[in-house]
Amino acid sequence: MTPVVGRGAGSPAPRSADVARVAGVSRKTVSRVLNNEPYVSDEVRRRVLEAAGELGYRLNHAARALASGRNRSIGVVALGTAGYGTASLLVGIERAVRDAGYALRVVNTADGDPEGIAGAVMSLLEQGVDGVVVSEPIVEGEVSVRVDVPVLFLGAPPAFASARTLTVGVGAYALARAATDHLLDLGHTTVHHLAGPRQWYASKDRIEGWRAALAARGAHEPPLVEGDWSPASGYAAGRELASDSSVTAVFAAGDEMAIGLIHALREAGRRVPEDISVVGFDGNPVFAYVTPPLTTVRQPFDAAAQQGIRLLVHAIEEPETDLPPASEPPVELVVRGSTAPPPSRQGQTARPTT
Amino acid sequence: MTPVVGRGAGSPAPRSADVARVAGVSRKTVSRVLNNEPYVSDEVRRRVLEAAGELGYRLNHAARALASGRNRSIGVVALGTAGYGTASLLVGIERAVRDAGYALRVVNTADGDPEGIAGAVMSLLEQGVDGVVVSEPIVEGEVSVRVDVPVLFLGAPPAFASARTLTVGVGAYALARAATDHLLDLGHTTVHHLAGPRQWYASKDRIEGWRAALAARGAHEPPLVEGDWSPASGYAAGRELASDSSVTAVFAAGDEMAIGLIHALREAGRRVPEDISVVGFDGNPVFAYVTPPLTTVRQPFDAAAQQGIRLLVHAIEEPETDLPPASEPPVELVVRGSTAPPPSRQGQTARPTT
DNA sequence: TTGAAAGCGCTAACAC
DNA sequence: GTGTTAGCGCTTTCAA
Repeated sequence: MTPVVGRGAGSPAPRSADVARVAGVSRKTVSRVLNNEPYVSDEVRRRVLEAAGELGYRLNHAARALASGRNRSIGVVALGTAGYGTASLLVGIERAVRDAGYALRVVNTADGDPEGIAGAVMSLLEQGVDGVVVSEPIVEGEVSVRVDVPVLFLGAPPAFASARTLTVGVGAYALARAATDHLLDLGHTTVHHLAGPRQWYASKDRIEGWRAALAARGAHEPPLVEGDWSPASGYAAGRELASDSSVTAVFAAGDEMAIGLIHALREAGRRVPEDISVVGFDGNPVFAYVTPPLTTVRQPFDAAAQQGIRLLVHAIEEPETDLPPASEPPVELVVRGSTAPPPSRQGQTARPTT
Repeated sequence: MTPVVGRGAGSPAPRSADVARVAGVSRKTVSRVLNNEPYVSDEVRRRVLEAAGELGYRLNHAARALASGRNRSIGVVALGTAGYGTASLLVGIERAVRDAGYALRVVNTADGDPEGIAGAVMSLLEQGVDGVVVSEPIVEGEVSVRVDVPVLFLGAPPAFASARTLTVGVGAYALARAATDHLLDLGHTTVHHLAGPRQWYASKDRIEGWRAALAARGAHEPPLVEGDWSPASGYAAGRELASDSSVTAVFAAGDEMAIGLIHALREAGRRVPEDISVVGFDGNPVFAYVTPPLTTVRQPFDAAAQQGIRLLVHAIEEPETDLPPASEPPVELVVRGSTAPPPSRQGQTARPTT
């Protein structure tokens, strides 16, 4: 066993008064040192730190929060599913929050009912968070909570009233356009879209980007197919689409749906990408290793989380001054093996964008 | 816009004293009602609840924690990666913690250095959590922190000293055995193992299960190949293994590594499962839709999280009484298309287990 | 069944 | 630079 640091379970936890006594200073001075406040001599600072170390002193956040009214904690309403996207975003958020010197409280909502979001926010507020993050996957639906701390909506427009509301997108619209344009550039007459559930903001952005890309080329807009993000729903959509011989290109709103889709297509005897091209959405690296490797667009989860938290912390700490509007992260198209020119133009050169 | 509930930003937040005044009772009585304590008449209880509702009162957790010494919160040390496994476990933990009426604080550690774990636990302790969960993916290495709250190790043996230590496994050993046995049952002479990083407990359990299965059949134990959980590392291992014509079966310690592995194998002209069978580990449903569909074992993330949190909460709330030891969850082998009898026995019936 | 007073451990405001 | 005093909003005695 390793030598352990810290007091045994017997003696009571040391308080700041104990540190003060040992260091021969007042409680306030200890507080100053612990909070990195100015106007403390280096000598005293050193003594206090040493005393704290000796005693195994640990600051009591609850007491600090009560006295100061600030918690240095941020709450996040996440989605109760374990997808690559959600998880990546959460990891990014955690990192950014930690780097900013805040603690993270997490509450999940079941597959995004508005009730759940309201309840989740309430519970976060009770916990005294200084700010709230509502992460991308959020349903449409009005929520009746009024919160008095800043709220960051990551990847979705504000869903409820708040004193200060921030929004940071992941650039889904531009990504969807890029995905669709890629297919169009390859020479496909039009592109079908396998969308996420209608109620999700995440779906809407992608639909709009797809639609805009089509419109810009004067391409016909085929009817939308709707999935629920799961590979199974992609598979179901694929069975449907496979029977329509006019389909040569599909843009799926999620990598996993794209995988299910491709599977159904191939089962039905349609080759990918020779007969039908498929583009996914997310950028999970594992799909570079399936057959065919999936062409996709990469969502800038980390960049979005970082930027969003920076804004949120700014709103918490300096409510007065404004921060410049968030810059959209670059669009990243990852071309792999699931896309090719349509059968009619096989072997020809792709038509370049203007 | 929807009608909003709650006070505006103008007036100060109501305190329990305000509720007491409106309800015409003492502060202590309000406290009793809010904590569901006995000895309050139904009439008074109703009045208090009504007053709280009217005022939009929200209990202050920091004050409660300070006064009572209990936080009703649990901290989890998670891994800073966004894999399916980690994310599933975290979601399961969140749900279980929430169901138990606790709040969740999350701290990630960078790819699992002991320093990071110690720091993460410290920061959780400062936040005043009543219990800590160190989730499965944890490195070997002694950590010198002494904590005075119960600690749950999910999927790994204790990594440091604590007043009360709990351990709940995900049954990785049994799952690894089942995966290996499945391959052996199919008639393979032996099974290669693509392991996770040596320092991870998660890797060790799987290695031991694999080893035990081999030993039980008197099968030769081929040298271990080591990856880092990533599909890229699986791919690298696959290129290596493909050149060895004696390899007919591989058990990979993670689904993603298995996918990379299969890709390399097929690129090298080895068919899966005809020439080489591959079994993964985790159970991510999306891999049912790749070619070939991946045979794998499902990790019981939810069950483990639920059971673990139940134990932890018990340890927090009733330190005296013991809970019966946790029961191992059932082993679930998901047989899909990536496994078959070895080339030499193709077309024959698989040898059944005793 | 209810209430009054005394803190929980820290920071804020002001003095020195 | 440093110390003093007074709470933050709740729960805990203990008394009624």
